[in-house]
Amino acid sequence: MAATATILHADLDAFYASVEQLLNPELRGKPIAVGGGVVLAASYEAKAFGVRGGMPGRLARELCPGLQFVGGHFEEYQRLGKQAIAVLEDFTPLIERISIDEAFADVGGSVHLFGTPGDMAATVRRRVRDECGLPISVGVARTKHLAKIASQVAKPDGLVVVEPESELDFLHDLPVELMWGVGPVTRARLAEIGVHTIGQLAETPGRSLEGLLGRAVGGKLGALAWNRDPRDVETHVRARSVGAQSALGTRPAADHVIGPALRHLADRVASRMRAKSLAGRTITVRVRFEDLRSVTRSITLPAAISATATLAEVARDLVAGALADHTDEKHVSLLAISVSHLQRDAALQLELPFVLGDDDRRPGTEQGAARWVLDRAVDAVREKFGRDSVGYGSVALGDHRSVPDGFRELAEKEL
DNA sequence: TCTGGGGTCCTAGGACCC
DNA sequence: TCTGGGGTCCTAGGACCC
Repeated sequence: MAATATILHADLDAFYASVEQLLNPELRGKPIAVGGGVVLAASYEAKAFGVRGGMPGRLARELCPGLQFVGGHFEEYQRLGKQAIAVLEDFTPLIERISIDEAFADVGGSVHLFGTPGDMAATVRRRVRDECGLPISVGVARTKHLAKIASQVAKPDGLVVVEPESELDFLHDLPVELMWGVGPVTRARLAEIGVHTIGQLAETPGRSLEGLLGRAVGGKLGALAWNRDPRDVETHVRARSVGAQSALGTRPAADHVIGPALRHLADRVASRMRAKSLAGRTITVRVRFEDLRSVTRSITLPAAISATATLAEVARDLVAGALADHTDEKHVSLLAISVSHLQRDAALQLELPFVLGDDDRRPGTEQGAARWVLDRAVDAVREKFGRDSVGYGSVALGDHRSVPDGFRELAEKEL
């Protein structure tokens, strides 16, 4: 473990909202929110009124009467996010990008070239401001976790360097919810035993933490609070699952609703898997009922699949099973499909001679081959003419969606 | 505050194997 | 036949992150 603070965490401030203010000067200095039905991002002016990401639009308007909603320039988010990360890449190849607007960088090997990590962080901030027109906060510390806390403390538009010898002082009075992994539930549990700050957490015996929060969370929090947090910057992390979900408002739990919605979701998931040459063995569906309680059902198949029709069939069976267990529920409010146990390339199976013909969903069977050909044809047409040129339109989901398609596409893009 | 869409990781019980 | 221990996989649920 490095003895000096060489990990940077760089985090663009109120990213989508900042981009909108960059593109349209009239929005600068004003409370704005990207989104509509739901707030995807809020400017700092809006945050001052309590507006937060994920909040229903109606509530946001109540909190902030002057709030202006703006549509999203999703291609610009993609472009500017990439450009900002590219600035970091000028200092080190050791970059771990964790979302469209934040990344870790380990600059330990670049000190002889560019000066101290603090110097580099200051340069990154200035260059992102000059070259992208965007505010970015940077935290610098000995570990990823500390660097991330430092960047949160630095916000908005700031820089915080935590030298190893001042780590304990830095953490002592910070609220526990700044720690990675402490959400509303854990925060409330800690509050019950009188723990509100990281300093108080550090004074709590590890055994009581594990008793309260479970082994993993308790152990992790203890390790961080006592400053043993070794994780390295990982430059490539591969996906473990591919999924899609859709909120439906309140619809009857009937075939004419479930069928088309699942086919649409299966299409989204399967086509993305094929685009990445992936197939998966475990299919999971989630059904959320009217009262927002949700259940999941999953099955692990003997072989990985990536055909749209096959995924839709498996999902339909799973949802039917879930509904059969909850016959009292007459309405659904959300459906989701996710595929995990991913492996590389179902196409490989097609090219082999097939002797495993006992399951008609397998690629080797006549039906499996037909599906493979159809899927590839649809993929190819979309490649040329766009996603909506063929296939299951979003019509299947009705008019209840509060998130623009552009955001979904952004969310599913490779970073 | 009752709410989107994309994910990750952990837990716990049961099945099954050696 | 009334009984150990460890490991792995599967399933369902939950907390959390951006």
